[in-house]
Amino acid sequence: MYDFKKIEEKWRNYWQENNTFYTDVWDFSKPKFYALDMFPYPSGVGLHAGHPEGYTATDIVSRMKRMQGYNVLHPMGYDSFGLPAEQYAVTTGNHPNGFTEDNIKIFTNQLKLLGFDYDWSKEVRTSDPKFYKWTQWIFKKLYEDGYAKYIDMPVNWCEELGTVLSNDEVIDGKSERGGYPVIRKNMKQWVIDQAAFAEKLLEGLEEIDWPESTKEMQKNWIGKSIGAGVTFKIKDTNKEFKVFTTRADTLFGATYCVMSPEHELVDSITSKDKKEEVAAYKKECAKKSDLERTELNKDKTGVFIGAYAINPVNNDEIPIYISDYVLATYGTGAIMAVPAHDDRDYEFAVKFNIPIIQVLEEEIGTAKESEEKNKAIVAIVYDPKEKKYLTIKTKNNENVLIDEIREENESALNCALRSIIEKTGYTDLKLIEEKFKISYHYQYNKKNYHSEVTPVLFELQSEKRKDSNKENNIEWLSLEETQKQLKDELHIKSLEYILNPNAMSGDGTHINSEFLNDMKKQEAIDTMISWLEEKGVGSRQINYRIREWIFARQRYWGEPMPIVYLENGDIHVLDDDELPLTLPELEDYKGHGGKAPLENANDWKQYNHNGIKGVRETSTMPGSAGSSWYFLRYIDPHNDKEFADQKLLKHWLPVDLYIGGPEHAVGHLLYSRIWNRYLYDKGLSPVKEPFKKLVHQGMILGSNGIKMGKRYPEFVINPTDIVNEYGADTLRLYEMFMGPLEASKPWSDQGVEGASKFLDRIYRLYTSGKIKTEENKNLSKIYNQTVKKVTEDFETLNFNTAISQMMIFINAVYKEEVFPQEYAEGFVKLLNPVAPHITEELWEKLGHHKTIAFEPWPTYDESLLVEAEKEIAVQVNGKVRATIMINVNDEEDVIKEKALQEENILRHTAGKEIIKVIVIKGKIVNIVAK
RNA sequence: GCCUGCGUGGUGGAAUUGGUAGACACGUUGGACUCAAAAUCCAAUGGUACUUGUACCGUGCCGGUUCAAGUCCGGCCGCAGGCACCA
Repeated sequence: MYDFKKIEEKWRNYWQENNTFYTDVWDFSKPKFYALDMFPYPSGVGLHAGHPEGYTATDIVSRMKRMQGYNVLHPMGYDSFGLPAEQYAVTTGNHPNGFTEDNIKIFTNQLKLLGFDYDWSKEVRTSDPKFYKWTQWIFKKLYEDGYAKYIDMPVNWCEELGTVLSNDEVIDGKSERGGYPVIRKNMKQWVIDQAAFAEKLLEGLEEIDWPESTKEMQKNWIGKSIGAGVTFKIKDTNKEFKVFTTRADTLFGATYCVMSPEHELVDSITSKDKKEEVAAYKKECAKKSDLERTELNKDKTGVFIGAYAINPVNNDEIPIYISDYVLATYGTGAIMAVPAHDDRDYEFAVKFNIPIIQVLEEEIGTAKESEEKNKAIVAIVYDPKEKKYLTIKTKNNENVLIDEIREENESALNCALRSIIEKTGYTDLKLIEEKFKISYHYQYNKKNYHSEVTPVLFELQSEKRKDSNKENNIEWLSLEETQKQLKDELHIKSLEYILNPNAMSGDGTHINSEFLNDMKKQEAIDTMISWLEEKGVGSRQINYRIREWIFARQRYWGEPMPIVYLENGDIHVLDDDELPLTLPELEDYKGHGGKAPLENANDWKQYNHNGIKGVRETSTMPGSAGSSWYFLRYIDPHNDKEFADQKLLKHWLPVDLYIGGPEHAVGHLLYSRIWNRYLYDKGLSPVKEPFKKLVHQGMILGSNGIKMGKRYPEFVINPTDIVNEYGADTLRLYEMFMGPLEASKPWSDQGVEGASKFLDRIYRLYTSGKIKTEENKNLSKIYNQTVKKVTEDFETLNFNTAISQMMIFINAVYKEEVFPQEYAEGFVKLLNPVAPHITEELWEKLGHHKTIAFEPWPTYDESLLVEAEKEIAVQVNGKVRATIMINVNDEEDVIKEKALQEENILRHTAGKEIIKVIVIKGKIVNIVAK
């Protein structure tokens, strides 16, 4: 085994002493490449197995780009504000800075052991005042431009952590860290208005090369919905309220309204006799934490408040309810409810016995000219004892449900009963429900009909029958059998309606809707909105789900807010020359009674500047503040005049490749886009989108296939152990060879062995004396193929297949006596990005005295990739029966002839007629024979 | 429930744009070297059958398009991640 310890240490020192990877950011003579890793939080436990994966990927690309002549920026730093350091401070009474620095040292040493080409002179730390000065400065700008605000709002409050949390820090009503319960509470809060950027953020997604799933997540998070605001007057008052709806077309089906319990009008419009009930319900809701609200959402609750709204389209008086299924924080906090066409409203209406008016009919078949109209039913009879459905067997041996055309003035119910008795004889039936009508177009005896069909459900009460000679054609089937047997679309749809306790929320044709009748959904929406605008009772409106980003935490270890509350009640933001506002040392780092720890800093809190007195804000910024812009600072990390020089930003942005875990899909990656977009709008960032290409590395699982973690400590892999046992090159090679970068994949100790063996094999080959300054034609094709494949695969981040190609090449070289110097050098360059230490050593052994890092990337000769002769497959009826050697220039008929002469082909075509011979040049021959 | 992605040997995974499924690696088996072992090198390795060359089967399941489907289309099943009363 080669002495990886000695070699790796030698080259680690070489790179450090020679400043090999220092990037001169002012050198604009070469094209730039900015490769970025998501910087880690320096926790006490050091790197885990997943870190080297993403970091090696960017390292490979940045090393290749450097060799291809780019000026590469590949920096690293630390997201060093955070909870573990805070807890350390609370328990020991020491300032968290020392703890943080110790951890950073451990991290840095581990990262250096792995041989990454980071330019450490560019390192940033979010907890460094020189860095957070500019975090505060950007916040200040956001405040001055009205994007950062101090408002009263409901927040996610976590009692155990003693702080407010943002939505993405709350999972299932529990805190992301620690899993403590989170409740809603009204508090005065510093927030950033994210919704103001919603449209720009959505537009930006169009132009970036990101995983589709991440873009989709951000889209959902932003949650744009286009609809209408509609004003409802309240009966017997001069008050009115507005609702938001995406289904303005269903206004004629609105049979009640719902306000959230927190709606400002509720108290003033509740009727006297309902006051008590309403107050009780409101109290109940206020008590509920978010957890309870989501856990109990199965069952709808609410109360009628005794007031009525006037539906603006038909002046109908409809009752107003309050219910916690309407959220105070979305839209206007009030809705119009259309139970026929909204699942939630349907559930509520059924429970509270509110009328359901259908205003759209689903369409089966297509409308034809001169249709005759009629009404009909589909009757479904269910036997609850046997759990079976009644069907009729037709002459064609098909099972159908009972259908019937209604006579004039006959109700659906009567028609259904009549038909069941006539066709089956059963008489003891109980009506369960009539479901939504279906618009059915059909042809019968060459005439076109348009039928309005009502599905009706009955339960069989007893076996009583009027007439039993129908015995032969009826059949009781289980639900599964019924669904399998039914062929008629109308019957299938009718059964589906009856089975599902849902509203009809799809598209259809309008009914019961005056001027909207016969229109489809979208046309009706547009028509209705125009109508509302004309009458002045509504307008087109867009809503976003994205809320304010709560930008303050009641914690110590974060950026202090540059905010002072003055004696006169004004808010003062610190002047530029007062920044950075640094954290004071404290006696006591614990917040008491939900107060921020900085409340304990009595001297620091008091503000007195040029005779102006006030008290400082004691909350600090959230963890994601610094990480929202750190990638800008790397470009010019020591600048104390501005957050980065504009000329440098212009040259280096956007980030060309950003790799990090998918867990940041909506948090960090959205916040960063917001901050950058804000700076772009102000002319302080040159690009709309900061990260041109984003890739998420998959998780590395334990060898048991389960996520590494505290649950199965025996399966946790520490990368430093692997480096000690096998070397950094082996670890890097193995992690890149495991599988596709984005996939989650289990660790395998034997896989590591394999990677180690491959490097050994290479080392032996290079020290075997086979390398000669001679040619070896046997290797020219495979060498050129390898250069091409590796280059392309590195570019597209398919490292596993690049490595497999390198293995194929080495296997081929082992079979040869002569390994030409030229190829040996080229191969070392190809391998260098993956295994930088051993390749530097081999490069030296090949007679070079300078680092390989800037050597030109190997090129390949396209003409050497194609061979004169090629083996292709010959198929008979799609099955491979032989392979033949062909000349690349062979004409089709030559190939055809060759194929037809093959012994095995003759055997398979014997006695058959050859119908067609398909020859795909250079690929395959397929003979169709019968 | 909705959105996104994924289902290929004993294992991790390859497979161009529809054109010889299983590259490469691990594991296993056999051989060489060795007093022996390790390491290394060589060979075999999807399943079944026999005569060792060939046949049949084979990319979650069912169906379709095509000369040809892991790949495209329709319908299921399963797994992973995300969202979840957003009107």
